[in-house]
Amino acid sequence: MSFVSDKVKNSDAIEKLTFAQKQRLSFIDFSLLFKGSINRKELTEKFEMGMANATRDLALYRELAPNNIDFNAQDRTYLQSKSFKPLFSYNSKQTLAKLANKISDGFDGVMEIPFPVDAPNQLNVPDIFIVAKIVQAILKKKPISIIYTSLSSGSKAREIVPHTIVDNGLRWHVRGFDRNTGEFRDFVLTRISKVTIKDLTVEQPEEEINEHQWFRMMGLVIVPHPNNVGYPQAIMRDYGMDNGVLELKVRAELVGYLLRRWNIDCSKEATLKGGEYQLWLKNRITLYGAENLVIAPGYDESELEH
Amino acid sequence: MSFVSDKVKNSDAIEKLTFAQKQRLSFIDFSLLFKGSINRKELTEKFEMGMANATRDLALYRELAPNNIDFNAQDRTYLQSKSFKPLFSYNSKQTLAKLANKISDGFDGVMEIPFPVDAPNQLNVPDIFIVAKIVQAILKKKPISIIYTSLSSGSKAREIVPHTIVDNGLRWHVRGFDRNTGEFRDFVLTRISKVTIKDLTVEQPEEEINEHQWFRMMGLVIVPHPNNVGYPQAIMRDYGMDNGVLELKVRAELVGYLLRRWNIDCSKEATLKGGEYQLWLKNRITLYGAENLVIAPGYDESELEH
DNA sequence: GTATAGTGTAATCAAAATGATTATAGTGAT
DNA sequence: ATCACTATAATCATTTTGATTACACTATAC
Repeated sequence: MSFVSDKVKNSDAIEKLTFAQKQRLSFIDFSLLFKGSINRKELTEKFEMGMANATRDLALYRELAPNNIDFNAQDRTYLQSKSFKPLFSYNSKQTLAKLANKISDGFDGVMEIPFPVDAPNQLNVPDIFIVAKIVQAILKKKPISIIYTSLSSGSKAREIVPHTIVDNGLRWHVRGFDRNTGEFRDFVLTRISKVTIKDLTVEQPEEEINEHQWFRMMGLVIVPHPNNVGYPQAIMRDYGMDNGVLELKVRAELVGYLLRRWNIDCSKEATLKGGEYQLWLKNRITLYGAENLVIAPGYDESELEH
Repeated sequence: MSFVSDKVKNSDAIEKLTFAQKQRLSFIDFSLLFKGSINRKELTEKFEMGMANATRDLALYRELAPNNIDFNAQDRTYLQSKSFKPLFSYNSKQTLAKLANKISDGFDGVMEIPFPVDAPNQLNVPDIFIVAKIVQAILKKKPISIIYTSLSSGSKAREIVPHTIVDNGLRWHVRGFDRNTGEFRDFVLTRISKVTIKDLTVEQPEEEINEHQWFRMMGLVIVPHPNNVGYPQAIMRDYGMDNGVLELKVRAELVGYLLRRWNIDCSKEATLKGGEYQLWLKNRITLYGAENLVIAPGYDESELEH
């Protein structure tokens, strides 16, 4: 992108600024990019600072990016100019997550930006204090004991050695070694109550994150569905495909969730019907040996040619 | 929660602090909550500040929350004490989004916290510069012209009056009035290229966000699936159900997406089979008249008793 | 046209936060 | 015991920020 050169050009000057100043300049940049405007009052309220300082910040921003701002005397707002190039760079995924969840920079709870972004309800929201304890246990490599309510056997105590928390798009779970069964398993976070971190360190090496499935990355080759899609070009755009093919490396453990979430037809001859199946897994042979594939749309292991 | 009282007790002292100081205290709090520890170096690196100031901040945090921290002289780290109560409050959804997307506070691009949280790939990521232009158009109530590649008819120019951006969990789209067809429609963001904001304001009132479907909220009554679930208690925990029932108000326009995303069986007698259907819509009569229901699992309009 | 309120710039000085330095102390490795 | 590292705490210099003032511009009400 062309703004990279601007960024490099000014990066020295930006680097020399205070963290707080960079943060405020970044907020100005972000507001110009997504709202198209900013005024002094928004700055003073957001950062709880005086007018004088906000004026200085705006002057500083204009000094660093003179062509980014037009001042509109009528509304007394600073507008994104036609030649605007962002002064900072933005990670797409993170930025979208911020917009979707109304996260503004700064610390929690301070002034959320009212963007016109909506989402159907999030239904399965785990308790962040449960999440916090499990994150800690993972970082410290400690086992935990939990009370777990499973779909099949009801509530009982279990002892597990967790290694990763996974947001599969539908629910959050923690993956870890289950000492009751001696296997690695997924535990849905909303079904966990009463987490206790054990002070003992993990002694058996087989309990640590060395599981085959976790480190095995599978290569998926995904193409627009050959039978359900009229204009494959639209699908190629959607998924950023090069030459009509999307190639992904995915953890073997997560492949099933990915295939289900994105409705990827895994049948041998792309035989699933319905507009929701816009993608087809071209190299289904790659799935051989993966667990967790009952949830993959159209996948039938017996059809696998070996 | 009990920490509310602590929060109230100290809120005066916290309020008086600088924004930057609050931010740093909040980072200490967040680190203690989710990592269980923090040390001075992490603070100095995160906020690009001197050691002296980091020491002062840690002292200040201990002053405000004396029972939250244990100092471990061996590792020279501050540890979450057993009596730890968060000094700040946390919004669950936002906090989880931060963890899942590795968003730390502060401005973009600065030091991401390495938490053990993973997610299967996000496949459908729109261009944030496209998003930015549309957000601006919405905020300014301006029409836009776009090049749109549809699944059925390929690429062509359209003129729309957008009113909301929606993340439906599977893809992002923008809802707005389509001047070509004279109806409100959804446009998938990844299929949009070349957004141009028209300088004219929207003149016809019927183009503005007054559509019936958008403001109509539907009341859904959702229960654990009566046939597919062994331990309904687990499902009740998952979705935070009171008395075994989850009641939601959802925009009529978004109901279809929600029902599909969460695999909610909409059949009359809960007849869909399969472990993925853990929920059943008890009051399917509510769906009468909603659009966009072809994607609702098991929904057959002809079965509706009027 | 003329006040008035609101918002902005710019300069000045005071107050507060921060950086740099120094002395001191505890821990772990060698 | 020595060394490297990290932390506290106090001091003073530097920088940032807040408050005040004078001034300019625009929209609104009269």
